[in-house]
Amino acid sequence: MTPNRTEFAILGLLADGPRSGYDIRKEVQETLPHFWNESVGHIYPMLHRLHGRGLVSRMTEPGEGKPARHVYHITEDGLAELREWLAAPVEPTPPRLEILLKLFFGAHTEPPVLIEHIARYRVARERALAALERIAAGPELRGTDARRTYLRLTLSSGIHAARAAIAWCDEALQVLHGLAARNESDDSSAATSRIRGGGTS
Amino acid sequence: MTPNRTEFAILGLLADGPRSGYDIRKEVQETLPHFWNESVGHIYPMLHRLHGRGLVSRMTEPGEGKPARHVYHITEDGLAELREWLAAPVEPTPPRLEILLKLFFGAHTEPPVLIEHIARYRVARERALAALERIAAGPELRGTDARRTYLRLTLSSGIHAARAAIAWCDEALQVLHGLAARNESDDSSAATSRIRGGGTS
DNA sequence: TGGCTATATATCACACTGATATATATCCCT
DNA sequence: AGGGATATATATCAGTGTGATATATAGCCA
Repeated sequence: MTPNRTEFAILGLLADGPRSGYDIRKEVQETLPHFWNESVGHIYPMLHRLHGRGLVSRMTEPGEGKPARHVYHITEDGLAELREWLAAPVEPTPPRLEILLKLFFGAHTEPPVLIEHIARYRVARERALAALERIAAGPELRGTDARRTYLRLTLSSGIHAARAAIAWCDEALQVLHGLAARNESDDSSAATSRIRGGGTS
Repeated sequence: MTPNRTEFAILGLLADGPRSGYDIRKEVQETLPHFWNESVGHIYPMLHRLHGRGLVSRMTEPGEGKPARHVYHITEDGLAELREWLAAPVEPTPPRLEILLKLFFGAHTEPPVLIEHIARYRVARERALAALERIAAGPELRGTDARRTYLRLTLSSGIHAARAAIAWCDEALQVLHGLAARNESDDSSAATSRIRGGGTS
C-alpha cells in the first residue's frame, strides 16, 4: 500500500509547537514548497485521524462569529512515531517530470514548440534559484544550531538542483535550435512535409 | 481538477505503434522510469476510457489458454489530442522529496541518522548516474534523428540532476559530520540535551 | 513436483490533489 | 455607504495516482 507521508509532515510541524489546521496549511504553503508539496484538502482529515489514533491532542478555542479554532498538540506517542519515521530508510521519490515526457514524445510536434517549453521552464528555474539564494542569504538563516543548519541544507539542495536544471536547459536549447535550423534549411526534403503535414481532414 | 497525465503518456506510446496494455506496462517500467512514473494499475482502466472516447481503437487477438490480447491503435482523434497536449504549456511538477522532509525535521533525531540517509541516497544516485551514462553511450543512442536526440536529452537531464544531487550529498555530509563531531566533543553542554529531547519553547 | 518467470487482463483500498463551499471580520478604495 | 479583496477557519468532493494482489496458463529448470 502507498505509504502515508502526509501524516509525518503534519507530525513534524506539530513537533515544533501546537498549531491549528489553518496554521499548518499556511506553513505548508510558505515554508515547505521548495521541496515538499502537501495538498491542503488532506490536512483536516489527517488531523482528525491523528487525533483518533492518539498521536495528537486537541484543544478548541471557541471563536466568536468565526468557526472554532482547533489547536493540536503532538503527544508522546506522536513524537515516538515521528522519530521512528525519521529513523526509517528514505523511500525513493518516483519522478514525474512532464517537461521530459513532452520532450520524449517530441517527434510528434515541432522543435519550436519544445524550445518554447524549455525556455519557459528555464525562466521558472532561474526565478526559483534567485528566491532560494535570497532566503539562504537572509538574516534568519544565520546561526549554527541544528534547525537552521538543516533548513540551509534543504535550500542548498534546491539551489544545486536549480543550477543543474538551468545548465541542462542551455544544453537542450542549443541542441533544439540546431534541429530547428536543420529542418528549415532542409525544406525540400521529406522531413519538413512529414512534420508540417499529416493531412488533417 | 488534477489534470490527467496518464492519458497522454499512453497516447504518446501508442503514437509510436500499436501496443497491448501489457506492452505499455513493460515499456513504462523499462524505458520511462528515469523521468516518469506510471502506476501499472492505471493503464488498463485508462485504455478502456480512451477506447470509449474514440482516441484509440482496439483489435483483439484471442489467446489460446491465455487471456485475449487487446492491441490498441491510436486514432486520428487521439493523435490530435496528443499534439494539443504537446503544444500546451508544461505544468510544473510539485516536489515531494522525502529525504529533504526528514532533513527538515532533523532536529528531532540525531545527526548520524541523517548521515546514514544521505549516504544511502548518494549511493543510489551514483548508481542511477552510472546507468544513465551507460545508456547514453550505447550504440542505440547514436544518430541525429529527432527521436534519438530527444531521448538523449531526457537522459542528459537525468545526468545533470544526478550529478547535482551527488554534489549536494557531499556538501551535506560534510556539514553533518561537523555537527556530529561538535555534539560529541560537547556532551556536557546544553546542546546535547536540547537535541536529545528536552527543551520545548 | 515445485518454484520461477513470462504473458495477459483486471480490480481494490488507499493516498494525494486542487477546487469549492461555508461563514465572518477586517482593511482599503471610491 | 458600498464594494472588493484578503485573512481567519473548517470541511468536503470528484477525480487522479499508486502498488499490491487476483486470476489463469505455459515454459523452463532443477
